[in-house]
Amino acid sequence: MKEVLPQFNSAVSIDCVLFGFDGGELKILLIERNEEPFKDWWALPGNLIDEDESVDQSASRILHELTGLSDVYMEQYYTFGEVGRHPQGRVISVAYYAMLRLGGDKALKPLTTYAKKAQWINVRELPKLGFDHQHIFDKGLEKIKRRIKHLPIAFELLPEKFTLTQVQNVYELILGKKLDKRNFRKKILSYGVLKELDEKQKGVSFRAATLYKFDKRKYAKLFGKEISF
Amino acid sequence: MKEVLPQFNSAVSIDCVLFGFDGGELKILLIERNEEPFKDWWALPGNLIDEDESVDQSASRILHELTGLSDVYMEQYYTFGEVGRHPQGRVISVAYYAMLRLGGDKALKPLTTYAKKAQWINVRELPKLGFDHQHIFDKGLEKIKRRIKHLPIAFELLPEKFTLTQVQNVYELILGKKLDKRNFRKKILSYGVLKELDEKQKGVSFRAATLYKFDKRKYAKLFGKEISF
DNA sequence: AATATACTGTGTATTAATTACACTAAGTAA
DNA sequence: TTACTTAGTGTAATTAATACACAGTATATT
Repeated sequence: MKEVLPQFNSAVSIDCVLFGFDGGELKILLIERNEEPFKDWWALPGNLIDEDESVDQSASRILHELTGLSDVYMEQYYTFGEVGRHPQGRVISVAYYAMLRLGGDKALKPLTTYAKKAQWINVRELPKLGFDHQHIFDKGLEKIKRRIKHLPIAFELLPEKFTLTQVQNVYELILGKKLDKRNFRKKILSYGVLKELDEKQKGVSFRAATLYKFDKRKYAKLFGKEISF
Repeated sequence: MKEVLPQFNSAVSIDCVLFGFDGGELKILLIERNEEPFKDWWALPGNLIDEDESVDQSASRILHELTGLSDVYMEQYYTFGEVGRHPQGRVISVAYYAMLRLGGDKALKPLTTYAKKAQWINVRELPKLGFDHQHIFDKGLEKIKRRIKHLPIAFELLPEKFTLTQVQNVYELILGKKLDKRNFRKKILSYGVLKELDEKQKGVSFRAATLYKFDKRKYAKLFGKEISF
C-alpha cells in the first residue's frame, strides 16, 4: 500500500534533553559529534528515526546508541519543524526530555562512532551547540520549569537518599530563584511523599542533615492532583 | 547536500483539533473524507506536510485547504508516531489545537476535493473517526483542560461580548464539572481582565445579563502569572 | 393586571494556604 | 575552647478558597 503515499524526501529525527543534578549544579547531557554536519561540535544526543520503530522507541534507541544509557523514561515535549533547521536537508525533529539521577556509576559510552563522547555539562557553562539545539534546550528548560511547579519531579534528579536542602537546591536551580527554607520544608513535607529515614548525611564537615527518601506509592496517588510551587 | 541524508521513506502529517463553543455546547471541527483511506469517514482536518513549509505553516495551510478557515492561531501539542497508525505506510503526525469563537458568519468550505465537507460536531456526539484520531482528540481535550485551569483561554471561545454565565458554561463544559456561581464570578472578575459594558444581553425571555468584554492588554500582563481554577 | 417563570446578581463566615521572618542546635575543625 | 557552618524549627498576618440562599428583574402567559 505504501505507493499510495506521495514521496516525502525528508527525515524525522529525535533530540534528547537530559537533565541531571550533581555537585549542586544542574547539568545536561551532550555529545561531541564525530560526523558532519557540525563535526567536533557539541550537540544534544539525537539522530534520525528508523521506519520500523515508533517515535518513542526511537528516542530510547538513539539515546542508548549515543550515550550508553538505557531504561531512561523520557517524555516528548515539542516537535521542531522549521525548514532550514538542518543544513543538509529537511529534517523535522521530535524533542524529548528526562530528569535523571546522576551518579558516578553509570558510565557514558557511545556505542557508535557517530559521537566521540558523551558528557554531563553544567547548564550555566553551555558550549555553542550545533543545529538549533540551543533553542531546543531552552524550550526543554521552560518545560521542566512549568512541570516542577506542579509535580514533584525533583526527586527524579536526586539520589535515593537525600536531604531536604538538596531538594530545595533542585527547586531553586530549576526555578532560578531562592525559596524560603521554612516555608519550603513545610510545604514539601505536607504532601506526605517523603519518608524520613533513621539515618544522617555522611562526610560533611558540619552538622549532618537527616536523610529522606521518596515514597513512590504516595507519589502515585498524588499524581492526579497537581501541586504548586 | 541533500544526498547526505539517508532516505526516509515515510511522511509527516498535521492533524488539527479545533474547539468551538456554540449553543451552550463544546464542538470540534471535523471533515468528511473524500479520499482513501477512510473515505466517507469523519476525521480531524489533516494532511501531509510539504517539504518547503515549516510545520507551523503547514498546519495553517492544511486547515485552510480543508475548512476554508484562515488566521487561526493554533498551538502544537503532541506528535503521534506509532508505526502502524496509518494504513498506507509510515506517517508521523504533528497535532495542533486551537480554540475558536464560533459564529454563523465564517462559512466552512473545503478548498480541495480531499474533504467533502467540514462541520462543527458536538464533542458529546462524536462519530467514529478514522486513523487514531479519537486518540488524538482525547489528548487534545486533556491538553485544553490543563490549560484552561491556568490561563484564561476560555475567552478565545466566546464572542466579543459575553455574559459571565457564558464564561462559566465554558469552564464547566471543558472541566466537566459544575462550579459555584458566586465563587466563579468573584474569581474571574478578580483577575481584572474583564471589562463590564454598559450593555445588556438581548433576545432572551428573562432578565437580561450584563455583557462583558475581554481586556487583551491586561490579559497580556497576566500571562506571565498562572492562575488556577 | 396579576401571576408564573427563568435567570441575574449579590455577601458573609469558615477554613485552608501562603507569606514573611530569626534564632538556637549540632556537628566539625582549628 | 572557640569559630564556623549548616540543620532545624514556629507563629502571626495575609490572602485565597469554599460553602451556601434569596431577592431582583425582565419576559411570557392568562
